[in-house]
Amino acid sequence: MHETTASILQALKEAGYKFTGKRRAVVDLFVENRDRYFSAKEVYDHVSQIYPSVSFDTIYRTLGILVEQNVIEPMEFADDRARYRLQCARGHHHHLVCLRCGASIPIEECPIDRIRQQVPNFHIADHRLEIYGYCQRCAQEGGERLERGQT
Amino acid sequence: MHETTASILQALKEAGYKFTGKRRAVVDLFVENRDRYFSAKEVYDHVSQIYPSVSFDTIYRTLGILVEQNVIEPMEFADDRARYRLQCARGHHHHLVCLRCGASIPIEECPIDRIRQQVPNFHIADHRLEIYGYCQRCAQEGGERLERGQT
DNA sequence: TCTCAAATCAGAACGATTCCGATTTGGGTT
DNA sequence: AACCCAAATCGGAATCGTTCTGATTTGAGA
Repeated sequence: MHETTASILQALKEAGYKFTGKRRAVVDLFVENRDRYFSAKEVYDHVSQIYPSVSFDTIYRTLGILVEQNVIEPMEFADDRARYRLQCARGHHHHLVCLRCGASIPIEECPIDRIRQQVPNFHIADHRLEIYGYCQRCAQEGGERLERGQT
Repeated sequence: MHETTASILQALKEAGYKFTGKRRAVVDLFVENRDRYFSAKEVYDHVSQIYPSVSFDTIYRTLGILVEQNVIEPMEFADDRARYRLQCARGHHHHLVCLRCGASIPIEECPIDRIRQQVPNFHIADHRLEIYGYCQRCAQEGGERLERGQT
């Protein structure tokens, strides 16, 4: 979908949003870490390195705009904090999410069609499939028992 | 697993927990609505009809004990409120959850084995599959556009 | 440059959940 | 039936992620 910071900025502009340094900082973070999920706090920490006075309000507002513009996609981890990652180009799919490094690995498999066939009387409106675990690298590096729920 | 309020109370007793009227009220709600999910607030509302002075602390503590004792199982809906329902007897499985009435309908299908085979290098630790929609009855009754996020 | 809606800030507000210190109570023991 | 004490409860404060508010600043088109 969006490949570069520039194309995203262009899209925002066409949608009537202004472009600011803080927004660039947010977009950059996602573009430069294409496969990672970031929590609002992580985004805040990144931006505040460049703009120490940035507020959470600005972070959340920017994230909201980026979600609305399909630049990033939100996902709720099991720890009650929303995370975001750059929207994937391809269509509907799910991810393997590393509990340690936050990497997300897309997978093709989606069980919803099979399930839909099995329950013709239930009108399926939506679904979420989230798969947690450890990527190859993180599984090797000792302390793999971080579990969900850290920064 | 647990079929009656009495058998649940017995299990709690054996685990060293005292039995109180408030706990009975909580257990009753789940037993008498075997297929429904309830939010903490809904449980609170139910109990406070009988014990007007009950506190949220008591509700959450009781829910915690019941989860720990495998009497009820928690599920996070997409609206950021935890819901609970009586633990199903059978093993691992997923549910269709009605966004309108809260009913949950167990299904056999679980895609995790298939996915595990496809990604041998990723150590899958956990997964969540949540399917939202409208049960047959609720789909028929007009206003089916309640979406997620009401009481 | 001028203008003004959009963006930003600091801090208050919010809602679900948890914690805390003080008080009450279930239920086993006399 | 009275005693005891850990468990349970209460009310209210605290926490945490997120959102709102009111005042101030700023991007970018005229």
